[in-house]
Amino acid sequence: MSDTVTEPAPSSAAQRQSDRRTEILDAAERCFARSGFHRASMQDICGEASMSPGNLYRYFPSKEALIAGICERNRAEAVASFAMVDEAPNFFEGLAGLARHHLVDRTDAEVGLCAEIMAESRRHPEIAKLYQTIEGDIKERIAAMLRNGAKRGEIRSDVDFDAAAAVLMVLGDGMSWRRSVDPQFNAESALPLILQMIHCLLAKQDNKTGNCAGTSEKAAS
Amino acid sequence: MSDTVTEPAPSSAAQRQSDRRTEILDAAERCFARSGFHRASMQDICGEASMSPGNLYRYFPSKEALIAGICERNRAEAVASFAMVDEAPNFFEGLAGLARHHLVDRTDAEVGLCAEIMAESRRHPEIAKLYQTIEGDIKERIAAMLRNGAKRGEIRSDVDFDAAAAVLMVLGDGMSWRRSVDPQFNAESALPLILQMIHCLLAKQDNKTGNCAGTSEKAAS
DNA sequence: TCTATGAGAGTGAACGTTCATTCTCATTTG
DNA sequence: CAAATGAGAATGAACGTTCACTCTCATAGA
Repeated sequence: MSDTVTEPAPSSAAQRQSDRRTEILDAAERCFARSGFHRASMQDICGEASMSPGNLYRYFPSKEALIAGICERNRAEAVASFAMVDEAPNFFEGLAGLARHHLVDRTDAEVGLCAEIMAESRRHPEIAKLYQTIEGDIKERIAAMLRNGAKRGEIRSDVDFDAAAAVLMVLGDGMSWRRSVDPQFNAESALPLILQMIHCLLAKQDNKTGNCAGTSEKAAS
Repeated sequence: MSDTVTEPAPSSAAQRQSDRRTEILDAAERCFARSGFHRASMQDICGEASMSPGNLYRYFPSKEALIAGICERNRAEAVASFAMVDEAPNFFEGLAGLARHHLVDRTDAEVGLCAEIMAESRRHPEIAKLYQTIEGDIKERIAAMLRNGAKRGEIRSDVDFDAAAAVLMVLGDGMSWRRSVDPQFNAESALPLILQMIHCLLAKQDNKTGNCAGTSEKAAS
């Protein structure tokens, strides 16, 4: 706007705006995780962000935009977490790390927030579209990860990679929801069995001895 | 109540009442599946049931009671579906039938309704309690099914049956949510892979040749 | 240096709507 | 007639959103 003259604080304003937005999203995340999307009122979020409604609406045009913003942040974080797979010594350890990170290490609040977004995407078409784009992206990355693992000879190459990616997402969603809904569910102790099943689905059979069952302790790592 | 005298139409009144209740629950199911629990208003449900609000409240004291009623019906249906397992020729075919019935044959509306109930149980403590009771019951039945399969020598007997039951519920929830949330997900084509994984987890290793991967077409049935 | 100006961050009461629930009254049934 | 069954307008609370206004503070003019 006023860039004809010198720029005393050019990014400062934009930075302030961006900081404020993340502060608001943080507050909204806390409220949504605590009470769910429908029961968390804008007043609650305003209180959590120490801000008046009018001012909050200067940063986000609607409640829906808050979820959309949170979705985008989660997407960025999820995408980043795929980097760890490339650093792992082999396919299965990379997958195990990814699974642990997403399904065990996350706090209940984070997992609950994901559940909330999933549930919400069943209602709001806008959210649904955004969510499906993100999930499609993630599924594509998983499939690529599988193809890569096959190319490097670490997993079978005669599987339908897209179908396998879908199955992995089934497992992820299932674990998340069980955590969200069943207080007795222990993700930590379920993970080894899950990894064992995945190993069985994807590992190359070394036709003589290698039965999938034998790898359970390994997979638990 | 009035059983001191003869019973000219003893069940008639109670029967009418009960019929009306199921009609209302049917209507509510349709509305909840279509719009979700929060967006389906009592007015909508009244319209769907061709009934006035005042009258509907004579049969159910609150909106929450409607979900509770639907939960109970679902529980009854789920419990009944376990009967088919006993009629199956062996454990894995019984499990496959159960899985197909719950995860493939169900309509989108039925699956969506389950998703709705799960999401709702995250908010309403009353619903959460009811839901957890039901899920605990189902998990117990699955564990019993596993123990029975082991006793008959059809599956391994050195697995933690409760943990395995939890994993099976993870798979069920995951499939349901993927169906609810991802229009591209095809439960029909994912099921064989799922069953293959389960087979690998539970089948007795016939120490020489039997690798789980070989059973994929069988398990697909 | 001191005041005037203006932009935009921030406020919180108020609005219009939606919704679950209740109240009042009519109709049917036994 | 009395009780059960039904209809539908009314109620009151809660919510997302808006609006008229204030506060803060950097720069411009004197």
